[in-house]
Amino acid sequence: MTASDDTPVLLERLSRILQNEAHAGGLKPTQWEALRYLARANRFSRSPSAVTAYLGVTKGTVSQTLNALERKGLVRKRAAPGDRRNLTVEVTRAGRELLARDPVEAVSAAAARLSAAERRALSAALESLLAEALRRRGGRPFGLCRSCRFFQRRAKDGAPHRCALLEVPLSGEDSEQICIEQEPAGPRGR
Amino acid sequence: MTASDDTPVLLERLSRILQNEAHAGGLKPTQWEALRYLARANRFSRSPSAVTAYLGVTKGTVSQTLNALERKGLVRKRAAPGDRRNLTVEVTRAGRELLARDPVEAVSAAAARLSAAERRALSAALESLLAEALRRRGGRPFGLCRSCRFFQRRAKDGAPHRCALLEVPLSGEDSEQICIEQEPAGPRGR
DNA sequence: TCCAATGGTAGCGAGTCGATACTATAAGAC
DNA sequence: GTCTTATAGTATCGACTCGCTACCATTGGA
Repeated sequence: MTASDDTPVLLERLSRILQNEAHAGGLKPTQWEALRYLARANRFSRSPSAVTAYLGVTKGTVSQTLNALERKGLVRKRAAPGDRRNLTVEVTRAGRELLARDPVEAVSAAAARLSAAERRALSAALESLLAEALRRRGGRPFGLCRSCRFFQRRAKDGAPHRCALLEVPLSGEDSEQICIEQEPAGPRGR
Repeated sequence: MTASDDTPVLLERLSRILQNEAHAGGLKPTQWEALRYLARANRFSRSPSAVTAYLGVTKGTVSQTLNALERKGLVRKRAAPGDRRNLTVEVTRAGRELLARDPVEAVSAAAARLSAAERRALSAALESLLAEALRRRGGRPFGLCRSCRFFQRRAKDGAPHRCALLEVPLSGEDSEQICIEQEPAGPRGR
């Protein structure tokens, strides 16, 4: 009888455990998430404001969080080319080393022990819940560059791909990262 | 290539959204969770220490959280019968009314829009991840009373059921609530 | 009777996070 | 070209979380 809608409760408990787990390694949960994001974001998406949009918190919090990460030597802020209001945040070597010991890996490991079918079902369902939640609060999806409707695959010359929105060439590495401008391609658009 | 293990990332983002959502209604995320738990816990499981075990935080945090909820008139602490160190925390009428406007309901609604098969798959997978996470950190499952190995269903006289661990009679209502002592029954016992 | 275990509180310090106010740069209006 | 408005980011405040340590009261054995 209650079996049909215990999803929120499970999700909530799992969230809390993830949250508690994330107090390890000297970083706070939000700091971990910002660091993780920065390591996976492409060069157009490494600004403080992108982190703000991704985490869904205020600019003030992000500013403090990035300051804390910088004090610990895990990231470095630099002026971005072009608009002088923009900053680019780079994850340092120390930051990447810390990420290799990410406490969330424990959940990854648990997820890896599910069967392939279970994992697919879980991913799909989570994705749908997430999309719904994002839509409700007007957030951006922050998907991978290569799955974007502006992504143009090219086989010739040095820069293999291209972004039709920003009109810049994209490396193979770029295309595997998270982009703040991403808009899903394909039939299930919107 | 990355498609197989994006579960942790999805989970993490969904967690964060839940977390942010939970700042609504004048309560903080932890306060919501404590209130939700207390409303669903049976009479053996409404103590500060049970909340501590459920949330996986320290006694100090729970003490403050319950004080905050009490100041807002949402719960009431009372001495428990028996051991005079124990307290029982009751959710007040105002607390129950607030729970009816729980922001997590939004996720429930989204979950309800999944197909039955998707929902079942999601539940099962989450349950398995949760069980794994709990096992790893030595936590209790906090399952429903009626699914406990100590639960004895009885059809006769006034008190229909019975707890073989605490050796007390159980009402139908008791058996539908969360119990701190619960140990899963059935073949997947371990 | 002593002592360890248990249930709970109190206070500290680092951090989160919404809110507000602020600075600097950019870009369009006229 | 100046004005205005928007955008990127910082700084500060206050309420709260949460790990930690210290502490008090009660309980239940040795």
